[in-house]
Amino acid sequence: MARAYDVQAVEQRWQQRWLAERDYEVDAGDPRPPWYALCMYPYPSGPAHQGHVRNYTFGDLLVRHRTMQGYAVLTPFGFDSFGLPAENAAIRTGEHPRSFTEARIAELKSSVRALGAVYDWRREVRSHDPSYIRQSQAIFLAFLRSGLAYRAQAPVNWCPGCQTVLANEQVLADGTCERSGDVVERRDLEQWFVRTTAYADELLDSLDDLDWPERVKTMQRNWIGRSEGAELRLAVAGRQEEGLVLRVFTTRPDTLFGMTYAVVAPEHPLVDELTTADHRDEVEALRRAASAASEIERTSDGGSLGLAKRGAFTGSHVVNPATGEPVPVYVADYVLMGYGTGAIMAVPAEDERDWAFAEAHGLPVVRTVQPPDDFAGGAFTGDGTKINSGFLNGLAVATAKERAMQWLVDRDIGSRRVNYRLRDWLVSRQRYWGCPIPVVRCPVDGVVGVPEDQLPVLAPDDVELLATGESPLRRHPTFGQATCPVCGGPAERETDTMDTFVDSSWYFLRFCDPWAEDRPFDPAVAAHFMPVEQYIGGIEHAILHLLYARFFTKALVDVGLAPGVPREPFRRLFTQGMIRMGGSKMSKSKGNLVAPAKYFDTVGADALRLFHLFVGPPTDDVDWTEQTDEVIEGCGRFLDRVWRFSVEAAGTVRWATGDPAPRDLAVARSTHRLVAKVSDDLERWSFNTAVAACMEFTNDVYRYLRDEVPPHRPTYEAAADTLLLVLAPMAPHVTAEAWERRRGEGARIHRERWPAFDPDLVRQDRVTMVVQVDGKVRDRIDVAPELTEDEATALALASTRVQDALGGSPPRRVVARPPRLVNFVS
RNA sequence: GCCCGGAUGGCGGAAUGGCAGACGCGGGGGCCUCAAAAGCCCCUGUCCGAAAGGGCGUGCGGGUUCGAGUCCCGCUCCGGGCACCA
Repeated sequence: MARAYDVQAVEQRWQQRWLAERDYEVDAGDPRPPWYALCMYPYPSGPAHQGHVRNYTFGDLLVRHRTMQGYAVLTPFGFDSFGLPAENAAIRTGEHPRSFTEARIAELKSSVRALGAVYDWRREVRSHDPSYIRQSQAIFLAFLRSGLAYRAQAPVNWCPGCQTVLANEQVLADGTCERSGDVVERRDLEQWFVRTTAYADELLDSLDDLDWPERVKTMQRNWIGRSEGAELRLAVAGRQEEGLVLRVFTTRPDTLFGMTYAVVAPEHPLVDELTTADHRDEVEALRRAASAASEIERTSDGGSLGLAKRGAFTGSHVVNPATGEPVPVYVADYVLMGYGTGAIMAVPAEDERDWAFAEAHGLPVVRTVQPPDDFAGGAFTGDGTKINSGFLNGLAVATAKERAMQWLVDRDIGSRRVNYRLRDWLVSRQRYWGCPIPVVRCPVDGVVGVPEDQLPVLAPDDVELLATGESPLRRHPTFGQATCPVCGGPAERETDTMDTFVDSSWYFLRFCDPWAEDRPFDPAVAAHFMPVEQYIGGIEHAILHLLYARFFTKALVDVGLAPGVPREPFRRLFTQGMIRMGGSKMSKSKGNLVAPAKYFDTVGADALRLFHLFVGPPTDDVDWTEQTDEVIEGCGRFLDRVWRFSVEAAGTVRWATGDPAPRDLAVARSTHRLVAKVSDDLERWSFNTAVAACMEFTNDVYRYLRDEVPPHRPTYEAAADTLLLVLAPMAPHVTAEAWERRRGEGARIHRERWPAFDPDLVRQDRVTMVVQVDGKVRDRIDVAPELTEDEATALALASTRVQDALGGSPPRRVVARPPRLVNFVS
């Protein structure tokens, strides 16, 4: 495709200038108001893919637009450079993860530059840099001191493929690993945790004030899963004198009269205590089956209700405190140890899971809520009148809940309790390419943090990375040997590393002050730039990254590392759509990548950027089809027209002499309307319509310039300048070049102020008024915008088409909405 | 199963309750050219009609309104999230 200008030469020249001229380096002392724009920290997987291009196109548009509006825009870039792929590559090829990662960083960086996106590169942060590792470790130690980080034995998710434990958040709903896809196993191991649950309420409540997509907030709320209810203590029948009680959690204390049995999880500590000799074999068999079972069998499979629920009777009974009757206690794997107390009161009539279990095991059902007449049967979980429930009879569910709760509290059987689905975050990983956890274990002093002056703890380079995935640091001959900082005796060094989500949980704070050496960042500087005004990234981070980052920010303030920093890091969040091809997500693993480099080398970065802006609303997914290349070329064609109009036209046109004519004034009005429209669209993230407005304007002024009637030169110049200015954030290279050609050597369009518009000129001087009869358009009349209702009606009635449609009789009703429309009802 | 989105020409999409289909892609025609490419200009929802003009039309069925792609009720299909969390 022959182009109007030398695309590659122009784009490369400006990319070099932007690097050299450093316009986007800002500091806390900048007199302009700060504005923090941030795209999500990428994992460096090689050259940018279309998802990156889309992300950074939006980000760069924002950076350039806000800068032109007079803000000191903080626009940092960095790399989430720890992670498994580098380790896996090392196993395959023998290349060290560091050199592998740094090569991928260089590739990504170069394609980000080829896109023409501008950053303050002085602030580049990389997770695997010793300076960053040091501060991640300092933060871990601060958490350790304040009790936010702790070590505990727990049933954990073990991925046999990755040979490491995973956070709950990294296990998919079907029980497989989000990375490798292997079926995750459950193992009892001692691991490091971070106390995210301590912030459960704040993480939930402060979502309300965030300007985030509602669905992301909903996903986080569901993930935190706060539920209010009662914890009650059930006496074990015949064991009252020992004081043996079973603690259960319920959100439905009103259904107590319907409890016909109880269930404990297979891992429940009281199972042995409760199991009588004649039931031991059965219970043991069930426990073995449950512990061998993977999450996939245990949760997801059985999750579909109606599947057989495995369980075994313990031989013990607990007393239903409402009826005084003993009910059997079962062990069943549909009750999870990790939630509530690991034991439940089972009410089959009002709980579907309990119903399924009761049916399978022939247990009785007592309804305590009257189902509606047309109810099909099974568990009824809706609202209704309480029955078979003694003092609760006749009440509605909500009232009965409260009454039952009070009854339990008064008798000291139960207490109010809030439970969360959210668990503490398991942060330790048995991997090499991650941030080492900076502690040692001393036989005398126990677990001791490495003193700050000995940080960073760096993993050795000479490690063997084996296909079995066995922890390379644990196998290392010397890394594990340490000296106890307290007693000076020999100690054992921790060989686990941190989940890479730790790195991405505070990088946005480090960006504010990446030069700090004795602390993660200067809190005053962070307080100046934070919060991130606009955060841009993929919807896939709706839960994990965003929840962890929110937690970290709050925790950093509370442990004293970030005084004055806002507790919520991201004021506005934008989640872009995915790039899809043939119905599935475009990704490296699917092998359906369409590399951006191909476009950089042909139509150019500006055309590709414009395509991403133009193709549809930024939230929507993009379908990459056979037609896509043609659309991208269309964007290139449009830029050619902009070029010809703004750079080449002036030399070939014969100008009018004298004052501007009405058609010149009309173009001047369009110019002001363009500014108004694009300004508004950019604020509303309606980029596709902003591009469309520029195209429409270009078409109009092109015709104006080529008309036989000579155009008015100042009108043309203003139109050309304005078009370039509003396009400057969207297509930075071609507009920069055209501007310099128009204004002379050294002129920089991106240093100009964003254009203003005159509201008087934006208003149309003539508008088309639609005249309808019974809602059907019968005529269109050109009117002045300020005409009155009466004038509008009179004009409309004068129309012969309208009179024909009315058939001679006067309208029964007139709806006049000047200057848009008049509607006659016949 | 529950909770969110979404459905508009051949395609991507546009439209504060007031001209449905802006803009672009694709398609058609014309100009330029020896010719082609590029460029420039015009047309392009659908049906009837030679035309003027008219009928129909925003997933389906109802409703509110002078007027509904837009608001309300009930569905269908597609996409996403959650899913034994008591």
